[in-house]
Amino acid sequence: MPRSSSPSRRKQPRQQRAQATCDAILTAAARLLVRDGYEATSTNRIAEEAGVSIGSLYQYYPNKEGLVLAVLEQHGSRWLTEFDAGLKELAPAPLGVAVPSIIHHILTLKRLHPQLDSLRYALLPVLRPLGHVDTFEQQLFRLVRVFLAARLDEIRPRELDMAVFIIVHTLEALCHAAGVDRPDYLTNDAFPNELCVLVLGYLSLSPAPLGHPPRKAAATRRKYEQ
Amino acid sequence: MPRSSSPSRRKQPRQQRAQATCDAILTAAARLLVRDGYEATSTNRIAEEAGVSIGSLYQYYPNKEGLVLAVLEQHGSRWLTEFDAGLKELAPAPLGVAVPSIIHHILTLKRLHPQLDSLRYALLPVLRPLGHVDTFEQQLFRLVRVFLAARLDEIRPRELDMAVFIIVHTLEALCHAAGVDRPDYLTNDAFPNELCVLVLGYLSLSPAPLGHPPRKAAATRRKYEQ
Amino acid sequence: MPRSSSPSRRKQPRQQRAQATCDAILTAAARLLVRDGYEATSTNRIAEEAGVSIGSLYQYYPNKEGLVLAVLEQHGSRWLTEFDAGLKELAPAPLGVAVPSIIHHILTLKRLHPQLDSLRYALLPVLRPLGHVDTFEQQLFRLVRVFLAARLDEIRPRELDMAVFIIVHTLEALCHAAGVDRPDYLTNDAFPNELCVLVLGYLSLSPAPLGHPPRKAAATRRKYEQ
Amino acid sequence: MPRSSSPSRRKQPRQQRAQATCDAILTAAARLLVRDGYEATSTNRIAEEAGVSIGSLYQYYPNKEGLVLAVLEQHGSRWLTEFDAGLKELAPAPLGVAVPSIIHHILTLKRLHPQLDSLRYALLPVLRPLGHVDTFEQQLFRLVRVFLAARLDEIRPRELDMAVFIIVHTLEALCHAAGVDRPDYLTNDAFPNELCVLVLGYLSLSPAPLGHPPRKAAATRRKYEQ
DNA sequence: TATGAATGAGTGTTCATTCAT
DNA sequence: AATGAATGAACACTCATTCAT
Repeated sequence: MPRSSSPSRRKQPRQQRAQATCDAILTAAARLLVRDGYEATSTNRIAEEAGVSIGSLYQYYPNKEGLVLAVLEQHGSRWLTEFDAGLKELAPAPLGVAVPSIIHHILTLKRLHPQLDSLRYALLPVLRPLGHVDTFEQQLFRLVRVFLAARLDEIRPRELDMAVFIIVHTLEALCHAAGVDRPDYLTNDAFPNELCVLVLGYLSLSPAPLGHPPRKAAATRRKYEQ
Repeated sequence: MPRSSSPSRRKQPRQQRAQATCDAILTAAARLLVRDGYEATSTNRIAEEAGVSIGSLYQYYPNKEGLVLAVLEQHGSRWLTEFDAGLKELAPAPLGVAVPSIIHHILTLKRLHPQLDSLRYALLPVLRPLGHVDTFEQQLFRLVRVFLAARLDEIRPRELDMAVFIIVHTLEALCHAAGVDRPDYLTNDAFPNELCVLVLGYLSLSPAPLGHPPRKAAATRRKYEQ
Repeated sequence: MPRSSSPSRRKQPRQQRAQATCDAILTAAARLLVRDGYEATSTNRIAEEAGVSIGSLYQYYPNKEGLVLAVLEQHGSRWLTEFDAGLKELAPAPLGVAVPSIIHHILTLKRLHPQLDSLRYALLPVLRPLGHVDTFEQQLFRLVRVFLAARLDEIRPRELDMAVFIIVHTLEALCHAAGVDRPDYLTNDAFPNELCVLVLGYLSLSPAPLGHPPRKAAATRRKYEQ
Repeated sequence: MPRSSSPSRRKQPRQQRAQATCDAILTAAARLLVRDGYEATSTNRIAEEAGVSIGSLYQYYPNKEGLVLAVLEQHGSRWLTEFDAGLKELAPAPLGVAVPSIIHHILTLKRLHPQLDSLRYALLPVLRPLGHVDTFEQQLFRLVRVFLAARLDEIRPRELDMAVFIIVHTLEALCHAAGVDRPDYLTNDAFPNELCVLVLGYLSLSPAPLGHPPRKAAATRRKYEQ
């Protein structure tokens, strides 16, 4: 069971055919990982599912871990791109507008790829100790930190790092748990509203913005857009 | 790799010697699981570490998964016992007193067995799909639900199940993440205070009790004991 | 012959059945190594040939290299035992008696296990760099050194280590080469006689053709240019 | 792992560029073989090191073995050329002059390319059984035979082939062993002198160390038991 | 009750080689 | 002439589990 300490790529495909092979492997790996989990997914099975030989798989990915990291990285970076885009749109919005919007956005993203998303959430911590630098979490922290830093006068917490830690982990865990245990929470109105109360209640200065607990994100938005 | 769908026990030890064997296996399994993780821990290695033969191990536990579940159940039920005891003491306390106390209690428990605790948090979800009914989470939910149900007049959320879901997952995730990524958070004052703000801000009736963000749990307690 | 604390063993067999398994594996390995060579011999094939499962093989030998070393060690230590016995018998004999006898003995041993012997000669140097201490060669050197040291007044060389080096490597190489390329040399009279001339000519005191052993090639040249 | 039985060349390069490719492959192969050994050196790695594609490698060499043979042949034929030149210079010299000179020459060659030299010595026997005719050894035997045949009146052995066999294998083995285990022997004076004693003692006419060269070990024994 | 020898399907991975471009 | 994507048989090795003793 040899294992090199190299990253998730071994060789860059130079021909178009090779790129197609790479993609097929990545897609097959994602499908099997979601279906069977990390340990039950074998590289031989992935190659078979992708319709390529096992040798081709190892031509582009250094080992199983590297391949799985590539899957997670691809998904993670796409997620971050979309999340960042959402944040950028909300750059000028006040906290009470931005937070509900962000939560709505996160839940939408969750509904788009619930399984890959959960896979990343569950797998990255397991793969991390094996030498990987968790770029995804670092980037997410940075984005949220920038968001909060721009609203220092609107928020209560003074220790930004801790606030970021709390908000990110809370939202990630709740979205993940909802996706796994309560899919209905992802498609009703109450859950996002509760998340807004949770996050805004934590961030807001007093008097808290909870005077009239909003029933819907829409309501909240209206309220702060006046 | 046959796998029976049976629970975590195969046979009840009837002699004292047998009980000692069972315990030795459980202890060894816990140690190795914490040190090496689930997949890297083999049943043969556990038997060796416990000083018993592999045959004895399979006399008391139906398979690897069952053995690991037994480890997690033992730890989980001990945790629940202590947590429940804490809750019972706080039965008459108002929310603003009880929550800081509970959070303090949870963090204390976390500091006592950080590794086994994290193991349970990370492993139960992985083992669950394999046929296990997550008794731990069910019991925890029930305890917290009872706690909240006794304070319906003090809290805002009307959907108790969702509130339990949010609070339990939030606190579990944050304590776990702190233990793994920020051990310093487990031993400073700021972190529990922030958790109190988070939970109380979420649960409290408006106008929120956050007018003067408390610097310490002590401060919070005083405030609510008026 | 003392056993080296072996990197070639994983577990000691405790039951008789296990010892039989170990022996079967060793025997099968020797047979296949002789027939196919190191690289062409696979552990799976060895297990099959031994009539045991591959798992049993790895229960007693840590890896392919360890297994092969066990084969070579077994053969090497048997060889050394017999060689040592021969030396001991000749302890009181003068050089001119002992050397022919030893050479005769060595060639007899070679004829008994020509293939295993050649295998050891060819394989140990390849396996050595992988961390193995070449006990066989060390022991052989020591035995021969003791033999020569007891005859200091009968031999010319003053640097014993170099003399041992030369004699051991010469005889090993010639016996090996004869076994491989000229099996007829192992069974005629001329070859052992020539070996005697070679060794005695090298060891003996004058009257040698080199009455005044030259310190330099230049000296030699002068002598013969007269 | 198909393997053709063809020799070490597949196709003659016709363009200058092709010749450069061939040379680059040969050079890279030699470097990697010396560094990593035969089995650890892969053809893909050789092509990469040579800066050519794997396809080009197989355009000029039929398989891995053929390529390695080409490396060894190149080195072997260069060695033979230099050795032959040395022999020619010594054509008129008497044995006592020629032998020390030759030994000096051999050790000098050894010091020039110790690794490639050892590689050839260790590898040719392994590759030979796979169908290769060992031209190197045949040529070396012929050269030494011619050398001895010109000095029949100066030497004792009557069976020239056996004498050649003994001398060639002895010197090869001792030089190789010195290069591997005792590099200091290659650069001091004592070692070559001892080699001279060994070889001249073996070849020289009487007064031999064995006044009456024994026809049998038994004869020898009788002589010394008087 | 306890032992530990035995199993073998299955894993991740390599590498000599081919062939379409 | 040169490329490099693709192949897949084969390898060393693991480990959950069984069962004769």
